Order: sequence, then C-alpha cells, then structure tokens
Amino acid sequence: MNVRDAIQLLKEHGYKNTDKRKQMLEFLASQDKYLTAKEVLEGMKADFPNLSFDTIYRNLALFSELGILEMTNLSGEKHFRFTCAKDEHHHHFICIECGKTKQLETCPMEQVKGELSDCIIADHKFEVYGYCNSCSPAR
Amino acid sequence: MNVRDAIQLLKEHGYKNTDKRKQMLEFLASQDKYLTAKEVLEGMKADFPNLSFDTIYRNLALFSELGILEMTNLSGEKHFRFTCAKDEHHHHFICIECGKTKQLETCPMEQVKGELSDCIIADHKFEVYGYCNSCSPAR
DNA sequence: AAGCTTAATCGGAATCATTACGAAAATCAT
DNA sequence: ATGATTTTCGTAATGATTCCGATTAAGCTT
Repeated sequence: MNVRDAIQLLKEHGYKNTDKRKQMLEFLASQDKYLTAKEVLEGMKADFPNLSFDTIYRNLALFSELGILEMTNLSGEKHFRFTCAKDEHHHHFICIECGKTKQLETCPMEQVKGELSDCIIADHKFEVYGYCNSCSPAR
Repeated sequence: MNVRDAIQLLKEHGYKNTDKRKQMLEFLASQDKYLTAKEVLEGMKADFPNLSFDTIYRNLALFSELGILEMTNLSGEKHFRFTCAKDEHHHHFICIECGKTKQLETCPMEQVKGELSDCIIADHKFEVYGYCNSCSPAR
C-alpha cells in the first residue's frame, strides 16, 4: 500500500479525491507509527488550519474500511497507521516511548485453534509493547 | 483469587472493607465474563439504588491495581472481570455474543522474544474473539 | 460504646474522545 | 460551465471516565 494505490482505491469505490484526503494519506504514510485523530489533525494544521474533527474521523474510518489504514485501540484511544508494505497478516511491536512500530512474524492463531475447536473464531488481537532500541529507558 | 482473599488483600493494604466493595466483589466473582462499569453499577442497583459512578470506577481501578480484577479494553470501553482461579499468566477467548470468556494455554511470548532481541519487552496483549459453543451464530 | 482520624461515597460538574447534523463548499461527470 | 452528489465546516450532542467539595462511614483509640 502506498499513497497512489490508496487514492486509486478511493476512486474505484466512488469516493472523491480531495486535497485533504491526499494530505492525510501522505501524512500518515510518512509516519511509521500509530497516530490518534488529534495527532493527524495537528500534523495537518499547517496546511489546513480550519480542518474539522469530523473530516478527520470520517476519513480515518473510511480509510480503515478500505484497508488503507490499520487501526488499534491503545489505552482507550483509537490509533491509526498506514497499512504496512508487507501485505500478509501480521502483528506489531509498539514502542511505549516513541510509538514506532515493528512488524512481527509470529502469529499464535495456528497454535490456539486446537484449544478452541468448539468455538467459532472471528478475530484476534496480538500486540507487544516495550522500548525500541532507540528508546531503551535511560534510567 | 476469591472474594475472601480479595477482602483480605484490601485489608493488608490498609483499605477499608465496605458493604459496597464486598457486594461489588461478589457480583464480579459471580460472572464469568468481562463487564463494563455500567454493567457493574446495574448489577448492584437492587441493593444500592444510589450507588455513584465514582464509587464504581474508583473501586474497579483499585481492584485492578491489587490484581483482584483483570482489565481489558473492548471496542473503546474498559471491561473488568474477576481474576481467574488459575493464577498463572494466561490470555482469553472472549465470546462476541454472550461475553463469556475461556482461558487459553497458548502464549506467544517465548516465540516472539527472538524477533525482538533488540527491544525491551514490557507488556503484551493477546485476545481471541468469536462465538462460544452456546452462541454459534444461528444464521 | 463514644470520639477521632482517615478513607469512602455521593451528586453533580468537568473532561476527553467520538459521533451527528444542517448549511456551505468542492469534486467530478456531462 | 452546470448540476448532482460528496465532502467539509462549525458546532452541538453523546458517552465514557475523571474530578471535586461536602457528607458519611470504618476502624482505631480510649
């Protein structure tokens, strides 16, 4: 996924290509981390001083639906990041300090299926939190 | 963990044993699922019609700190459940329909450590969502 | 058992994230 | 350029959670 693909995807689904959407996508693509709606808004203030929260939230939700963004809930707040280049299913390590993320190879679902043979599995969440090599706590 | 142990734990830490705390613990212990603050409040309305949200939230947070409750964030809302009898580290399957939980044996952290040798791991979250055997979707 | 100290609770207001909505502006196909 | 449809703005509404001053209750001391 990249910005061009994302815009193409929007068009294919009948959504319009606006300056704000393009800018949002570019901003999100430039950050290798999960961002809150507020952080996205602030990252765009320079170019669009009157940008509304409605626009941010509506587009974040839309982009997530289309698979352009990945979404997760961190301490009660929605966070979004541009979908990783690697298209396969994956999980993340997330740095508590700087927010940077790292894709993980491990997915425990194959192993867990045996334990849940009597259940219908719909979804799962696996995330690892800690300090990345740049942020090892200096204490 | 059971209600008696929990009350003992409160005392050891200098917290008082109130009727409301006891009732909250009993209610939570009686439910094998994650509950929201509101659900706890409603479960106690019969006995304490004027119970305040402040009391619920304050005690839920306290109980979690002391390890009496397990907490997780489900679609943006805090949910709490009485700590499972099995004291070892574990994760949960959570039924989307009825909310009932099932402990899992699988924990992917041993496997993932190799991938994150350059990071300091502080925490992780693993949850599986789906339909339990009583709730297989009737469609 | 009464008094005292401190913690717990109430009731309601404040905060924060998120969603909703009518009016105005922008996009895209024609 | 025109018109139909989306998108955006500005702001209000909602819902969960936290905060706070005043009141009440627990548990210790005598």
